Amino acid sequence: MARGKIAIRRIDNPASRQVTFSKRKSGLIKKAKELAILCDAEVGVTIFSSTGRLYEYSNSRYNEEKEHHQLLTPFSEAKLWRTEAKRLRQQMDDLQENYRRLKGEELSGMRIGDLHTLENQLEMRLNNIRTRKEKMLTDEIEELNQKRALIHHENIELSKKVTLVQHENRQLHKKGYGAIDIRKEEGSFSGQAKSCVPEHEIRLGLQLQ
Amino acid sequence: MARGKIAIRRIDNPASRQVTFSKRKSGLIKKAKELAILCDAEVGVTIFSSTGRLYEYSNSRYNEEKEHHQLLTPFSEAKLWRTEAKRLRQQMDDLQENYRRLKGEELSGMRIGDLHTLENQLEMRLNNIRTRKEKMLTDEIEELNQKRALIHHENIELSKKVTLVQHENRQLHKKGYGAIDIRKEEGSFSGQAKSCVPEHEIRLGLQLQ
DNA sequence: AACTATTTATAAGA
DNA sequence: TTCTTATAAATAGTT
Repeated sequence: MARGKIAIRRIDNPASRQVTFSKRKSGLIKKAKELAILCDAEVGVTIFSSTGRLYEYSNSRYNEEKEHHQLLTPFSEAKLWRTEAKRLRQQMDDLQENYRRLKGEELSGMRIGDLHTLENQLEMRLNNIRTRKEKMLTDEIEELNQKRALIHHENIELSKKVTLVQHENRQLHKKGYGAIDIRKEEGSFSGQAKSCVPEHEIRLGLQLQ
Repeated sequence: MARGKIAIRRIDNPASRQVTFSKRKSGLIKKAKELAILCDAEVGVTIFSSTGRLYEYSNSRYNEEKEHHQLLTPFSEAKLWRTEAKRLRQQMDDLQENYRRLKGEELSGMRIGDLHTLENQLEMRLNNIRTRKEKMLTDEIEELNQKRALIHHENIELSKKVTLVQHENRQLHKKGYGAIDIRKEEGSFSGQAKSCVPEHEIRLGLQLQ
C-alpha cells in the first residue's frame, strides 16, 4: 500500500516481516480503537507475534456487558463457561500485571528521551544500593582485619613472652638445675597451632579488643 | 477518511453510525487477516456492535467455530464462552512461557526498539553483577574468619605455653632461686596487646596457615 | 526512526 | 445496504 503493492502472503525476509508486523499491528489497534469510539462498539484485538509475544487491545471486558444476557439465559453451561472465562481473565490480568512490573513497563506516557533518563536513573538507583551494600561488606572486612591484627599482635607478644620466660628458664638451668627439656615443648607448640578451635572460643577471642 | 475528515468520537446519527460500523468492521477484519498472513501472526478480533451483535475473526488455534453465532442464543453463548475460555487458557500458557523466559534472563533474544525490555535487562544485568560481587566479598569475609580463627587458636596455644613455662619457672623458684618477678611481666603483656602491628607482620601472620 | 510515493480505506453522496 | 468517488489514512520501500 505504498511505494509498491505487495501480495498478501507470508513475508519471507524476517527483518521486513518484523517491521511490517510492528507497523500493521499499530495500524490494526488504531483502527480497532476508532471503531470502538465511532460506533460505540466493544472491540477486542489479540495478536501473537510469530515469536510468541502477546499484544492486546480491548476497550472493555467484553463480558460484563453480557451479564444481563446471562441472567436471561438460564442454561447452566453458558453460566459455567462464563465463570470459567472470567476466572481465567482475572488470572491473565494478574499475570500480565506481574509481567509488566517485571519488565518495568509502567511508563505509558513517556517519550524516548524520558525513557533514556529513566533508564539512567534506574541504573543509578541500583548503583547506589550496590555501593551501600559494598560499603557495609568492606567495613566488615576492615573490622575483621583489625581484629585479626589485634590478635596477631597479641600472638607476637605471647611469643616474646615465651622467649623471655624460656630464656629466664635457661638461666635458671645454667645456675645448676637441669633435666627439663625445653626444645621438646617448642616442637609440641608448632604442632598444635594448626588444630581447631571451638566456636565459642573464637567469640571470646573477639571480645579481647 | 474520504470526502472529508471526521473527528474520532461517537457518531450521533444512528444510521451513519451503523453504516460506518459495517464498513469499518469489514476493514478491521480485513486488516487483521492481512496481518496474520503477512507476518505469520495469530490474530483474534472480537467485535460487539452497540446492538449486541457479535462479529469475530480469528486465525489458527483458538477458533474452530466462529462467525456463525451472531445472535446470542443460549446455545451460541455457551459456545462463545467456551471459545473464550479456551483462548484465554492459550494466552495464559503463552504469557507464562514469556514470563518464565524473562525471569530466566534470556538476553540473546532481545528485540530492537523494545526499550522496556532493554531497561529490564539492564536492571537484571546490574543485579547479576551485584550478586556476583557480593558473593566475592562474602567469600573473602569467610576466608578472613578462618584465618582469624587460626591465629586465635595459635594465640591460645601460646597462652597455654606461657602458663606452662611460667609454672615451670615457679617450680624452679620454689627450689630456691628467687627475685625474678613474673607478675610484672604479665601486666606489661596485657598492656601491649592493644598496640599496632606493622603491615608486614600481619602478612607474616597470615602465612602461618 | 523518518520520509514519501503509492496503495488502500472510507465519508459522503447517490 | 451497496456503489461511487474524492479524499484521508495507511504503509512498502527507502534513507
